[in-house]
Amino acid sequence: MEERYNPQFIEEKWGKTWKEQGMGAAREDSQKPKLYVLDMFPYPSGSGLHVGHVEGYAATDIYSRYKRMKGYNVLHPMGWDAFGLPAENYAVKTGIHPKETTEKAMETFRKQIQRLGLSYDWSREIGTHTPEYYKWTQWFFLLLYNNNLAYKAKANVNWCSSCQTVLANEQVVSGACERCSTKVIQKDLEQWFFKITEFSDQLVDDLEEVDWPKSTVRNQRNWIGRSAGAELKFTLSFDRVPSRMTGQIPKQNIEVFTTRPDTLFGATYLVLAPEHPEISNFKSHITNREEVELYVAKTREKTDLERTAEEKDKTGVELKGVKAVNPATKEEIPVYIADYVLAHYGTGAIMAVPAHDQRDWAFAKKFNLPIKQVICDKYPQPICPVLEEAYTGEGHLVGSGSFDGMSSEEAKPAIIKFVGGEMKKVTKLRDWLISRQRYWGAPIPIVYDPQGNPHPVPEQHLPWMLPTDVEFKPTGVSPLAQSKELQERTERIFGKGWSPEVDTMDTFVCSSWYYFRFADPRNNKQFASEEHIATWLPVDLYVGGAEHTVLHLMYARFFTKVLHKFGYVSFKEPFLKLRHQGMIMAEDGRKMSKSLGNVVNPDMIIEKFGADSLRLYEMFMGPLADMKAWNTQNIAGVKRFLERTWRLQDKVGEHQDNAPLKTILHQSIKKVGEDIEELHCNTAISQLMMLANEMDRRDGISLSLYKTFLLLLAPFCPFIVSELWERIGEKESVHEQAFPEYREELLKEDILQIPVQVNGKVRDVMEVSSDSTSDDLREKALKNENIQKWIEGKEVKDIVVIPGTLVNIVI
RNA sequence: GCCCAGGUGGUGGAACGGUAUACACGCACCACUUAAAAUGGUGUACCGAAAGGUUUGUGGGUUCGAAUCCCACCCUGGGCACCA
Repeated sequence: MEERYNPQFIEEKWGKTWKEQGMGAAREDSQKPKLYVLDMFPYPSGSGLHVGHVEGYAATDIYSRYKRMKGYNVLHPMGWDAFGLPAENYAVKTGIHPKETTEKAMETFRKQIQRLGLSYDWSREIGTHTPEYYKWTQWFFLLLYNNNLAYKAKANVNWCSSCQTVLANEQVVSGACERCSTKVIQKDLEQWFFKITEFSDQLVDDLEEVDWPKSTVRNQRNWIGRSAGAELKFTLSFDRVPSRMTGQIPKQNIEVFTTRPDTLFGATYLVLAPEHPEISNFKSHITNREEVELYVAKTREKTDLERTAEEKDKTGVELKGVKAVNPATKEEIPVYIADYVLAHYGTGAIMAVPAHDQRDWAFAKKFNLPIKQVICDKYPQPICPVLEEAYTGEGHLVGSGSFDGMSSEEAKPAIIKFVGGEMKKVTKLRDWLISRQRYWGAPIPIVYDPQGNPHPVPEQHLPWMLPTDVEFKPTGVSPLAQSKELQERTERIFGKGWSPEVDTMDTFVCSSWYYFRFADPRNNKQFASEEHIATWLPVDLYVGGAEHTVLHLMYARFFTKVLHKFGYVSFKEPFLKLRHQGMIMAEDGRKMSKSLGNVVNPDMIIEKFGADSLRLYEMFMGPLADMKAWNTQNIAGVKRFLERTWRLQDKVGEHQDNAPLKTILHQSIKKVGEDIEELHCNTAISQLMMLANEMDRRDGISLSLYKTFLLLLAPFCPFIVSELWERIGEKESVHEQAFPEYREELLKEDILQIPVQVNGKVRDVMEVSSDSTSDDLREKALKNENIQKWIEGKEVKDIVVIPGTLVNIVI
């Protein structure tokens, strides 16, 4: 008897060996086909690795190891999304520099990841906070800036007056600051934007080419929210001529966006967003100006959250002295401003059709505006539901002049043509606000001349260094504004009176291109060379949580499209295949959180059970994408399996394996390989358990069968398998062996258990040889005693025989 | 409200038109042991003494045969949400 399975000893031994050998390194000179397997790189938080990280990383590690054994040259890197808020907040509290806490956390993460035996190529490790990295983040900013895809504009942002800082939307919880619960106000600030909307069509259309979870594709589409409609022109007229300058009543046009041009005849008023820019052009014609200004001011104070929190209760103000003409009916209709119309969507103005839009209906009811039905579901009998609620479906037109009787579908283009409108596609997507009034991020490489005009920092001055002479107390201005060094640097390079941009970039910018950097992580001339990009990209498999990926995936896709547009890359989508790992909940079914004290620390599990057990357990929990609850007790099962595996070495010798065992082996080779391809590790593991159980039942097993078993297990539990492999005298690493191939002819069992059904119910199971024909089966089934009992005296109407599977007798 | 995913033993789950409950956890009993741990064995959906019957959220449908496909409803989780 060998000594007992001792994971701690084995894992330390092999961990050391692999570190020395640089296991996992991707080869640049390989003739093998490439494969890029990527995890969403983590934010190195102070609390260390989470068991949720382990799940995704174990899955990609198994996949990577399997693919290496299958003859691929695999790039499987790891790095750090190192800029970010928690480290900076911690610095505000303690005064410890974020760089220090971040790098300490990275160190912890790295150690934890290495303990798990994950085969990352550590020679390619990157951190987004290093000047070598953010130099290229800044280069991307300049690429966008120089191509008119980055611009500065005034924006209405969330502001916490207590923390003296801008908040991201996610940091605003029911209208208040997440940290201090102060009510968040809206503030107009000059902000930098990336023109992601320029790519909205591609961002929708190219989703066709990717192999992603359906729901993720849906979410992307939903977020972009493209809808097709029409822009229609309404002409405003004014009651009163305000100046003596001309005798003419001025005209003004307002464009509205609608997806229902078929309802134009039912447009009984017009609504502009309170922020609509055109209003200032005809302000002087408005007779109730004060009331209007008050409403606009009130709207501006509200956060988006408040505006939507007020549910469907509609507010608004009529612009008195202003009328619009419905271009179809030529009737004069009133004009309102109301905050249910959003300035940033469509044209910021709508034609209100209360009969056929629920929001317009509610507004019309409240303000006593006419509701005119122009669509009915069956022509010519009009339904008349519009007194109770809007009829929002399509149908046939009524009350629409010469268009009466047309279907909505026909009427849409006809009416657009009739009033000279235009087809338009519109999206919900807004440009990406990337300015952050924060310290711990990549500085925006912009300087201002003495007149305040922005200029890009020339490439030769990149990286535009993040200064260190700042304090982390919130003051209402970006921390970089305190830096003497940054100011002096700016004036030294650009001249007296010049000043630096003091905002930093959203960390999502850093993570929008990191997958390129892994291809060529030490390049100091380019973000990555053309050859290296050609060698490795696009990413073949990308794995990460589903929670926060709408934005990350969108931004990363946007960056790739920019690079494509300017000829840096030949592909349009960065991530060909995407899979999510589900969230791992605590044992109590709730989210793991420090405050609930239910967090499972992977280190403790490794100490108690070993890293192989932890990997195996997490993979055995269930389907990768499902949400799962942690259960420490269940680790015993996989640990027992490993102990059984360990003991199998005593059974190896000069043995002949019988046919059933060989069959199970070959079935396992097939199943394990196919399951790993699909990341169905849970079923692959149960197959390996069955195989081990079968082997354990024999008095002895052959060396070759044992070796095949180890090769199948190698991707899942690299430590124990390495040790067992060495113990049978193998010198070369098990992870560099070819994955076993199954033999088709050995998959089939010689003797089969064939169920015989009567009317679909199983009445007996026959043992037959696998080469039995349909006729054999039919005959045998009818002769079967148990079956006789059931069919006696009844007429057999049909016999369905599926060879090798079942017989069903229909009576 | 809209969109997406999903409801299977005491528990995690497997099967995804062909023997429902593989694999594991837990539990019970047995063996080994002075004893315990560890390990191994046997059993374990429900009702029934048995024959047999019932069972994949609920109700219908298609089929020789449905957890699987179709329709309606209920519930859970996720995303979006005044987007004209």
